[in-house]
Amino acid sequence: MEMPQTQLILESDASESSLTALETGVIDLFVNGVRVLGLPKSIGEIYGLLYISPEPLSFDEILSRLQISKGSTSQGLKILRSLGAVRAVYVAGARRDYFVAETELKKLVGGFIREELSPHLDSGTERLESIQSHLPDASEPDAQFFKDRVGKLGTWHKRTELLLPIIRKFLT
Amino acid sequence: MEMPQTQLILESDASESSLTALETGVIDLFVNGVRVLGLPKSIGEIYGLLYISPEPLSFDEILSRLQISKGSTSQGLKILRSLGAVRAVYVAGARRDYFVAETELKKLVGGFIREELSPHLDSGTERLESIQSHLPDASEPDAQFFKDRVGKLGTWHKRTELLLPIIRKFLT
DNA sequence: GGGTGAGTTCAAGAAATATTGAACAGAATA
DNA sequence: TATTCTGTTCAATATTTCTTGAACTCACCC
Repeated sequence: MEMPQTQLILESDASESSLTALETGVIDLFVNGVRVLGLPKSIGEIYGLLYISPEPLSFDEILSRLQISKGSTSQGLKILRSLGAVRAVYVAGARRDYFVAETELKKLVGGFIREELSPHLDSGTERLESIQSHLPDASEPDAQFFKDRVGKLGTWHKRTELLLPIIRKFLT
Repeated sequence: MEMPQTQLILESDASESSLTALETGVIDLFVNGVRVLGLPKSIGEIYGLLYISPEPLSFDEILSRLQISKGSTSQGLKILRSLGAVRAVYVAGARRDYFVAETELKKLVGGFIREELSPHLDSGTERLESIQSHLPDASEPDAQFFKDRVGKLGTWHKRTELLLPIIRKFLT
């Protein structure tokens, strides 16, 4: 709802974490981006940092540069991986995992549709069926109105299902 | 002196509000729908009720059938009107306002894009400009990498701007 | 086995959002 | 003008969602 123009301000005692202005700007952009998508801020921070990082980053580097907790880092990376937005890469002789951002828009959009939108559409299908079973008998007053409106819901639903592949294709 | 017959009006519990199964189902669908869009539940409830109502409903009818507060009702209707999803209709000789749902998908999508998405895209434009101003000098190591990634952000942004009209058109 | 490094889990606390209701404002009646 | 009817505003409260950090698991090394 609302749009709090959050400007990511660098902590003043940030002597420690020190993100560059470029990094801060990119992270800020993604933090605001994921907001629109309904994802938590930490997801945007992590993705933003990886996006603008020339090298793969380890779990600890992410955590300490962003100054977020282990829990958020772990949870955030998990979700980003499930979205296909972040990938673990092999680094020779390293024990830890290293992560890089996936930057193919098609893949990002595909992951978001698969993980976040499609499940909702599916639950919508069930709800719609339930609604249809509650349509009043044709003899009831307004029966036609109800039938029309419920029918329109079905049309919207189908249209939305058709729209998703189009979006994916367009963003290729 | 006669005491007025004080009828204890038992207000509250479902005996009073009683939504039909059909209404409940439709409201449920919209409540879950607006969730995906990042709008509050009450918005979904109000729109759902109006959507499946054969007659325009007054402020008080909405409030009492949904059992939500005056504040939520007022605020919800305000937002729905700003989105173009609800319209006040004239009812002869009535003092109150009466409301109906707008059911043209194109209009709904257009309103959402205009009110919720475009402002974010605009703020993205500003943020992008700020980022570009922080690109390191070409002599810096990784300068090309940064330039590429920031360039890609610009491409994504433009593509998204192009996508919105396509979505609107498709959902006509 | 015992110790250490790396990451996950999840209950509790913090932060962000939504809802409520009482005070208010304006318009239509009386 | 006073009164009632309608709806709005907004500070306080409730609810939801995110983040934290301590306890835990698992794998590796000594």
